[in-house]
Amino acid sequence: MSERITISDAARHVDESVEIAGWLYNLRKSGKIVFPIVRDGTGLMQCVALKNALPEETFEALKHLTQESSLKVRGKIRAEARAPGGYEMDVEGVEIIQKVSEADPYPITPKEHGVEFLMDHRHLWLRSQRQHAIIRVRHEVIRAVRDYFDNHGFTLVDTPIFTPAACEGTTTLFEVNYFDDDKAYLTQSGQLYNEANAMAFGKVYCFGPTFRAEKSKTRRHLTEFWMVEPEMAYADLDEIKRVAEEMVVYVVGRVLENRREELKTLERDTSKLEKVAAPFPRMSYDDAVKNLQAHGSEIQWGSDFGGADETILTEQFEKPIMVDRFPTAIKAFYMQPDPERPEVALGVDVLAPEGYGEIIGGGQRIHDPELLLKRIEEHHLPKEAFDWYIDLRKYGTVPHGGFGMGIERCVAWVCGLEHVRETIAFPRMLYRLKP
RNA sequence: UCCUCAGUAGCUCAACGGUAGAGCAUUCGGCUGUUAACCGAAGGGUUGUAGGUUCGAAUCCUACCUGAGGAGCCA
Repeated sequence: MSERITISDAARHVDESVEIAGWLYNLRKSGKIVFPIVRDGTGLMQCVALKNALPEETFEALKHLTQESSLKVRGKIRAEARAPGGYEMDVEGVEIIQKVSEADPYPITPKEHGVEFLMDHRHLWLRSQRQHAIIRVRHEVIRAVRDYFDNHGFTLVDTPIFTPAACEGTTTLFEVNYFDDDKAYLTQSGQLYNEANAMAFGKVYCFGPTFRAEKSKTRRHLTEFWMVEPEMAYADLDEIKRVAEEMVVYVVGRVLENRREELKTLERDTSKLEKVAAPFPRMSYDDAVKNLQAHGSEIQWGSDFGGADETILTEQFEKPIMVDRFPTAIKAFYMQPDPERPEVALGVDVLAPEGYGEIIGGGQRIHDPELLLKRIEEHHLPKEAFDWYIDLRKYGTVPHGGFGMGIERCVAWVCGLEHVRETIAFPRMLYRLKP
């Protein structure tokens, strides 16, 4: 019996008779020779089956096999320049697990398909090379993020998905029933809980799904997306910016190091990623507004950037840029005002280059109990819902802060994608909940 | 919620108001080195839905449905 190997390991089994188990990716035939291409999740293997080297029924079965049929192939591995992966298998035997019916063939052919069709078949689309590459880059991004924080003294403390109250405006939260007529909401950020965790552990991070019921229908929005959020006690804005910068550089470096093949499959221009090094350009909101106006934007001081504004700003640089000190009025209630200019807040956004926009938002949180209470009132928030949050400022309050990075936007940028919908296996979007 | 565009074969798309077509996929046949193989043949259609204009509608008009891109919205 032949040893079972994965296709990615083929190089170590040259001239051996082995078995691979997978699915038929494509089949080309030319009379008395057929070339089944098998995928097993780790790579593609071009097999070669000759009519006069195999039993009649084996050859005929292979010749008529349909796309995505499951099968095991036994054969000898050989280095072959003409084969897609550089190695080829001379078929000695085949076991067909399931032949896909000709009456209902695999719908995703090697030709072009539209967005709607592919999204309806997302559960099958994941089998194609491009999607495979994206998901593997995503995996590397997530691993790198975790490694970065794990290696820099952060403790992983995950925050709840169900939350009892709306922290900032109920319109963007998904409401769910929570026993006996109570309402709960799906979290849109772990930040408030992160602050409690930071007061307990010093430096913490959480990583999990977040939910936003915004009716946004753009290439940058999902209703369910994954976010990593570090939070640090005794950290000021400069420290928060330094950590964000260092983490982004590390993550991009790890993808370049370990996912070259995938980036090549995606036809990503890696020279653009090679330029992602510290220090990132830093710019105040004030200067950003002046810059935008000089480039023809209608933006006025006091309003947030539009999508076009982000593009104008980021196209001037080859690296991500950090914009800080936004007007306090357009930021969340907990954002620490600049002591020297209370009209601006000590927050920072990191904008990815090439028009990918905001991938990180964060800043310093209010640590003064009086100011926090004032802000809760000004924002007409229910004080009783924030009792525990206010407690954090009563028992040994310290300056602190952190940020959140959206994984899907980060992956879309690293992969150079048109839309974030491809960066997660089963995207949840406005008007799309299936499959 | 608003704006723009689009819905024709399983898929990607053609078809000036006048006989609905091609490539891929599927089936059959041919080919011993194919690279989204190639060559030949076959099957495959209530043109998103409902109305309207017209001798005649895939094509023009109205409404609705679905999708896409964008705006608004969005630590």
